[in-house]
Amino acid sequence: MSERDVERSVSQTVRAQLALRDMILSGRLRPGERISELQAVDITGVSRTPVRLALVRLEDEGLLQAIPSGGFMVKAFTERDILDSIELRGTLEGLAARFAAERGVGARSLEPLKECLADLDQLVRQDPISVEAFSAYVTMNARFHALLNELSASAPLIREIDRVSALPFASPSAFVMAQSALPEAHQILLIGQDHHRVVVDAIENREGARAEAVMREHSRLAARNLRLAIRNRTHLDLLPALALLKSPVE
Amino acid sequence: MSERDVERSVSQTVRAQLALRDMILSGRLRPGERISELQAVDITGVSRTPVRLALVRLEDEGLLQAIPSGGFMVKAFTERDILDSIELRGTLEGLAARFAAERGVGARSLEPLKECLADLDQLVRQDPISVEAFSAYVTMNARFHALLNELSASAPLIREIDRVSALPFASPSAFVMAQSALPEAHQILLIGQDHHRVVVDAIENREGARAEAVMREHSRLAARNLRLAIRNRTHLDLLPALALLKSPVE
DNA sequence: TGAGTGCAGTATGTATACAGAAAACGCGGA
DNA sequence: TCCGCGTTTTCTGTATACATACTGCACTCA
Repeated sequence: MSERDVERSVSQTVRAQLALRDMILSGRLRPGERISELQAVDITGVSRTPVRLALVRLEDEGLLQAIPSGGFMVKAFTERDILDSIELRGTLEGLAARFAAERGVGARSLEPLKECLADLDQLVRQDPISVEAFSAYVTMNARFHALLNELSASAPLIREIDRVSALPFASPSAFVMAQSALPEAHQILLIGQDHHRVVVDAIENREGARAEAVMREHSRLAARNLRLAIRNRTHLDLLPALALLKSPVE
Repeated sequence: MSERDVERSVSQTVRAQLALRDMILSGRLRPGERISELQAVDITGVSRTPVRLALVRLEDEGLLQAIPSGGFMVKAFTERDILDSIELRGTLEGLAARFAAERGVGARSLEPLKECLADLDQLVRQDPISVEAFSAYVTMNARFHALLNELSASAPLIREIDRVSALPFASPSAFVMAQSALPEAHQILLIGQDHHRVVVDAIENREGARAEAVMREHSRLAARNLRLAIRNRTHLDLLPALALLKSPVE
């Protein structure tokens, strides 16, 4: 589908949602700033009805906050909020891994996960790793996590994981690109990939506690990446999510 | 505020949301049933704009499901979904308790929780427990859980806990009333109250792992209640949430 | 007889007009 | 100069009209 087709086929609501999200994540709308419907109409070019729907959607996506007297403002996050959200995701993914392990998954449903694991191995093996490989890693990593979550076979859980991961700084791949600029980059990637390997092994052997613990620790890698990237102040431009911080680090 | 004042002051959107939620939870709208906007307009008496907003809100509350081609249907849950949601809540509350324990809370902020604990003790001490006491327990229990979650001092976490607990069958007090009809009622209440005591103790002593484990187990009490109530088929009318089950037990 | 097509009815998506409430602004007085 | 109050403007909440997409049914043709 060409871009023009997309523009034609996608609903005005979705279009407004995308445009507004982009404005927020790029920092053109500052945290704490009130965003009026009329202003949103100007930005997006669609009428108030779909704009309003988009605002509601962005609210429960977590990017906006409702003002008691009506209207919305851009939500402001602290560094602690971000770290907590990562821990939260890790906890949920840990639960998913434990469910998968305890309930047992057939060899067939484990197959796609193992293929994904092998693909990731291919990418990680390079030294040094190209930027393209990093980019491919991000895609494949997201796929791995999605497959893993599905193995829990728990719709309510998957729903919550998706919700938490929708926050731009809490997704499994949020800081991989930023990490690419770090000297420890390759090392961190190798460790992360080992986590992947271990969790698959644990699920296969029905070791629920192990699977859970590893996925929790896995998420803490993202937390470490974030802290490293902020401290080193290297390539902060690779961390668009930081535009949401109450007091910007830059 | 009198009921008429509420009707006057509350927005049409909220009114529609309440009316529709009531229809769903009472089973007058069946799981899987499509619910058109026009139908919702008839039910609620407000116009399409607020009705549509209410439908969107109910969707991310988890009671409705979006149909790909447009519109919404009442979501259907399996017994497994319900049990998973309870485990999910337990996991999140466990994380909250661990945060509280690890980060440390001052004696002053622990005070309201301890008062709440004492109040619950008063209620539980009765034997046999009156229906009024059960009802009071539900209220006080909800307060205890809310206070506990706040001790985590983590806005993202509290947000998710509130969201999960909004599901009518996943809240901490969902099955307490049903439990009141069980012969094991008093016993179960005493055990639950002991969990409460232990988690406060663990937080006070900064025992994060213990606090987390206890809150997880605490949620499993709700799961046991649910299973008992369903098996015994006693007072299923006290379990309005069962109207959401794909294949009703009754 | 079965499958496909066209039409009617109905649903949702969108734009816009209007009313009421909140906020911003300026003016006057202490 | 600062505070309070009234006015004006702007914003949100709501209703409704219109356009478009979808669904279901009947009819036709192979």
